[in-house]
Amino acid sequence: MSSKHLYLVDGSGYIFRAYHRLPPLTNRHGTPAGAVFGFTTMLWKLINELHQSDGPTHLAVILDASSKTFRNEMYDQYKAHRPPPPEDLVPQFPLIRDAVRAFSVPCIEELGLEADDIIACYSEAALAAGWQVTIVSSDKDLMQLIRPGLDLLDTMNNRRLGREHVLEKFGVEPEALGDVLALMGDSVDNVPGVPGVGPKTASELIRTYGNLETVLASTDQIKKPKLKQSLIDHADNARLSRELVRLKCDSPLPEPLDGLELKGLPPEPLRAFLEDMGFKSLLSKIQGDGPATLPGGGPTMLALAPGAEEKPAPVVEQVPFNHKDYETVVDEAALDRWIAEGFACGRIAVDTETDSKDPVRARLVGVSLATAPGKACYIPLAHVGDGLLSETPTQIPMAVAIAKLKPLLEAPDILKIGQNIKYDMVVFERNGGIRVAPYDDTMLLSYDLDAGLGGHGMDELAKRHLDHACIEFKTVCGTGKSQISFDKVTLDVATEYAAEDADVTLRLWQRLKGRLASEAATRVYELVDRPLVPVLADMEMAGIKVDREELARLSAEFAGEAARLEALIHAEAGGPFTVGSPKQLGDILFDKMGLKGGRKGKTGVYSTDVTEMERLAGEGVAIARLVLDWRQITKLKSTYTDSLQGEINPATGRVHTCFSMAVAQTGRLSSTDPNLQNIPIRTEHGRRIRDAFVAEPGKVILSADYSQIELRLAAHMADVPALKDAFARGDDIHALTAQEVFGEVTRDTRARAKTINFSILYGISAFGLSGRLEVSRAEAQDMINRYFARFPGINHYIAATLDQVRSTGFTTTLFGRKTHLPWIKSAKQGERQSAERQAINAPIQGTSADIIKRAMVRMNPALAAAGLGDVRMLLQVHDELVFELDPGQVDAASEVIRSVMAGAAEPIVELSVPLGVEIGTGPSWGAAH
DNA sequence: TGGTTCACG
DNA sequence: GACGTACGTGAACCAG
Repeated sequence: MSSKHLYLVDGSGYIFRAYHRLPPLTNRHGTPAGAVFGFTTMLWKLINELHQSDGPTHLAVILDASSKTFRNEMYDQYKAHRPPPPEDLVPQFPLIRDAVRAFSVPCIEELGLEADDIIACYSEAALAAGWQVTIVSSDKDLMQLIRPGLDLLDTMNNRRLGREHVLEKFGVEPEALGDVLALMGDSVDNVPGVPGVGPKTASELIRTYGNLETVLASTDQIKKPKLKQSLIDHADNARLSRELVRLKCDSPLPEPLDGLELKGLPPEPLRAFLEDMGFKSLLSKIQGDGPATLPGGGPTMLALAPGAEEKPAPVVEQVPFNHKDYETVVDEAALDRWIAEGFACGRIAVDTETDSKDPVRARLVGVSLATAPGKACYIPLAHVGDGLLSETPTQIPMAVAIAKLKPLLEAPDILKIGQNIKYDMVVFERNGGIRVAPYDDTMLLSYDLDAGLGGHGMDELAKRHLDHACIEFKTVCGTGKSQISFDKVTLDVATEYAAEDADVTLRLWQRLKGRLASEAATRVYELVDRPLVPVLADMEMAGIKVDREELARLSAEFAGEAARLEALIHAEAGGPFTVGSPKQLGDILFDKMGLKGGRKGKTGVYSTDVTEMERLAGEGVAIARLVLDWRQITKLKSTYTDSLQGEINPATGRVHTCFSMAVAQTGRLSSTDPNLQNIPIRTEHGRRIRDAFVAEPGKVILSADYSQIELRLAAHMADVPALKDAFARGDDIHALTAQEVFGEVTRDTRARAKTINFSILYGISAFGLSGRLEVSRAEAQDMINRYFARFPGINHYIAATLDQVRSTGFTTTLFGRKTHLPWIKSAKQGERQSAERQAINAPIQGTSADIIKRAMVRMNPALAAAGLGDVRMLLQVHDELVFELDPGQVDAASEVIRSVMAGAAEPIVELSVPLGVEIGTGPSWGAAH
């Protein structure tokens, strides 16, 4: 007798039952997780029963891959009236897939088949092989499969359902159940059945006449006139229903039976998942060394055989890239086919092609879609001929395509997958009013999994994960002066390039998504980075108004000032030269004028940077001060007052930056085209540029910034009582440091203390500090020693952080964001030390980034809830958020903004220091500070 | 294209 | 005893 026992979990059915049975639990992130919890508990319990009599030796979770199946071809009304899943259940579906992966259990879904059919196929195969089968479900359709060797397990009521159960409930043998179900119909699935026939009648009819066909053939014997007529009138419906409830058991198995073997339970992915979800009660079961149990469960299989912790390689289809297989979609029927395919698959990769890298200017040129590896298309929409050789090709009209794509891109049950999907969101919103949702972003998946291990652009990811070299943009559009916009690319070339992007995106998603849970990145992805995408898209589209005339006035003024300074510099130098050339300046200063100074760097040029020039200026060298002033003025002019005028979008009259989400190694955003995160403020000249960032007429600018957030986080993370108490009291933290390190608080010691505090955040060295404070190394070392003595905890934080990065290769923020630092093991001292300093800084800078991102994600809903829906968030500058609003909204908005920002860490992280938020308002950004 | 400098947090 | 020396960005400019 075979001892093999296959358990098939009806995942979809279970999810719904768990959802309705359990109270609306939320996990530690405030995300609904009741169904996930029920599911996780059930799966755990099942796995625990491995090696018990009647316990599973093989296990798989079966899910519905799509809402459309072969039954829809039989009957287009099948499941047509089924309401969409409840709103708080939808986000739990992906988490349940994560749970299955965390258990290292196969998760099987197949296009065009319902979970029930897949279960039937596996049951058939397993029984044929002499195995026992248990289906974890209490679905009546699945009860058709009951026979010797196969039963159902109803985990909700903890009972096994066999032949007796079917007899009791339906009055017939399981083999006849399909006929009963066909007569009954099913209002939920919209199986028609025969009107007026319920379970009782159906059962009696089958018992009396044997099967459906004999019932339909024997209507003349039926006494009740209404029933008789109904059976006659709806015989066809009954036959259709019979086919609809029949389970398809002859499809090939997506995974061979042996692939479902249940091995132990690798604890790490599971631990990561449970921690991530905050399932403390379950987590406590796997902590400690003793055999863990669940209430009512047996011992877990956490004690693994040696080597068993090796994670099996994820099963990902390896389909070769064949660009000729991509389809160019130029007629509506083909588009309809692709859209239907997207609905059937449940998820689809999407990419847009446009005529500009700037999404706020870009016009949509085409859309590419991918539904499976190698299966992708390009839908050209605005391609034109080149005016010489080619003519404008026939394409689907833009409005028609948009109208057809919109339902797919906005369908709440269809996942849209993009690479840097923020770009596509902005393009779709502006070119068709489409709000893409729900979505995944492969760039962000990579960023949250692999920050520090390389870039996250598609070409690089394709190389790294798929060993595939993408067609480069420049080979399609050229480069430099001869570059053409994408709408001039011929359709065949455009299709190969664009469809490949969607294809690659889908394949990357398959590789990356499954790693989230097992590598503990779900939290930061789902609760921080992914939800931030539409928030940033809105900010980019909103832009900020700048006063062009004011910038022009400043440019003219700075030009005059620069010319004046340049003349003075040339006079001092004894002749004209290019002041902006560090090489020429160095030669003038240190060779021609004979000033003291040293060579620096490999290139052999003299250093003329700000510290060197300040040193000379301090020694009374007149030209040094003039050069510094000249540099500041020309910098401000070229980078800001000149360039910014050209960045004003003619259509909106505003400046629209682009926020990059996957550049900074620590989790911070960055800003480009133009960079609005480095607008001057520190000098008087610079501040005037910030004054040119103004509110629209009738509005005001509000700026809210975290006060000393990184130092507060350091106090919390390093657990420094003196610092935490000072922050709790609202003391001047630099004065406190001055008191502790120098014994007195003066203007000078406070300034030095401030420098020391920053040094700590950056990974201090005595040499570096000595340079900045202009004291000897010994004195600097002395200050550091006193700092560590007065603030115990800092030392320990540094040591513990370095320990962690050396053993795991990455640091983590309080929210679990990773920064990988592979150089930590470098043989070169310099590289290694650099990585060590990064390791000390990354958790602090990264936690700060996580917190403000969470504030941003929560901001618009909070404002809307307070009736402040038209307050617009415009910019983020690392610890500052900038808004534009009506003057009358300032007081109410300030309170909402303050409370969202101050509470942004909660409830995931409870900080032992308060987060201070300072708010200012005014007609301009400069005035709001 | 790489190096240098400097604007911001 | 020598080594190299503060974290994270982006943009403009010069020079090869």
